[in-house]
Amino acid sequence: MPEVLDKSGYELDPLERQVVGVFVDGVKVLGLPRSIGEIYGLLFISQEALSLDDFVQRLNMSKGSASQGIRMLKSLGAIREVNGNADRRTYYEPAVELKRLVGGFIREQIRPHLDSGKSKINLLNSTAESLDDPLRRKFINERLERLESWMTRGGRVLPILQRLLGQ
Amino acid sequence: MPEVLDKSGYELDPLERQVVGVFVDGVKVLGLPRSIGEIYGLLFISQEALSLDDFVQRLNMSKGSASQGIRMLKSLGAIREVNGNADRRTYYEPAVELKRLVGGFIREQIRPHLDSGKSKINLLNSTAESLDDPLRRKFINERLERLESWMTRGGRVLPILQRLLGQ
DNA sequence: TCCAAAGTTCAAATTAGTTTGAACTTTGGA
DNA sequence: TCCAAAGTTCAAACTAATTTGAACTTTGGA
Repeated sequence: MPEVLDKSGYELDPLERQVVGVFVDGVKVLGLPRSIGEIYGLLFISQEALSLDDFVQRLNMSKGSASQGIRMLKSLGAIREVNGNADRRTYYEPAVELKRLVGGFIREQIRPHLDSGKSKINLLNSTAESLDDPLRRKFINERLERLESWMTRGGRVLPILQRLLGQ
Repeated sequence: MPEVLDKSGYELDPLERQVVGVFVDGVKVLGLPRSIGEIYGLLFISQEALSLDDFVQRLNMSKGSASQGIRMLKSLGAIREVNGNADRRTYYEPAVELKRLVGGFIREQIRPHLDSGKSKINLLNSTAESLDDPLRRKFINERLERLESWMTRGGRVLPILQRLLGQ
């Protein structure tokens, strides 16, 4: 047990632990790794911006995880760099507007899947063309149309969703 | 290589394989296991209702997986039992209305997390009460209120989402 | 009533996904 | 220019999640 701690303390206090836990569970639901929830959660209840080193020390995670977690959170638009610091490391603060968080998630995690799904359906349409049995082909075409309509409707709903969650 | 196949065939044909692949990817995005996508996908391009044995044979999966997959798909309202069959096994057909599928997913996979999240936040509110520093307490309370508002908005958006995807 | 077929259960095996850590690259200040 | 601190990369280690399969329970018909 260390006798001297730096002013931020290494261990999380009970409140911090609880909040981090909430975010860890939250990101799991979204299919994101625990480290993402830990980093974002710690930022969410911190009053000061934090650096990679803070995540490593206070969350007991490797530099590798912290680095990858920061990269993903940046790409999601869930954290932003804070400039004008004394030392040379990069500090981060959380984006706390739901609209922005949802927007980033849609852009990075949902849109790409919808897009790749659309191209797979195009492929399927050609495969279906070469079916011999016309009744089978009719059935398959109906199903593929339905699948396409699911994707189309999904794509249309996303911006509405984002708008509804905004403000 | 077997010389004689039963009339349904053991292997999937190329079209079936492609469709199953689309659904496997699809359910992965939703955080559901691959077997769910395989079963639902096969049902989706099948013109006849299928039984557990069909899933086992045509998808090369264990009875255990098929059984568990069927249970989950039923709980999601994504498949339904078809009655009036010659033999004594249970046959299934897919629900293909997006509204129903989305509704089941929300009910089974999203609502429970929102609910448990709400109760965790209540716990957090009590923890925050016991903070000594009033400035810290003020900050934490603001953040917890924000977290609560995220959940509230999420809960409100779900039925709208379902309605928008309906018909 | 009995039994074989159908379906379920769950611990162990497997597979998929995440984290680590050591080697590497980049960067800002002396 | 140089170098130590900062940050990145990615193969290997680890952890979490899914699937298997064998033992079990249930069920419908002879």
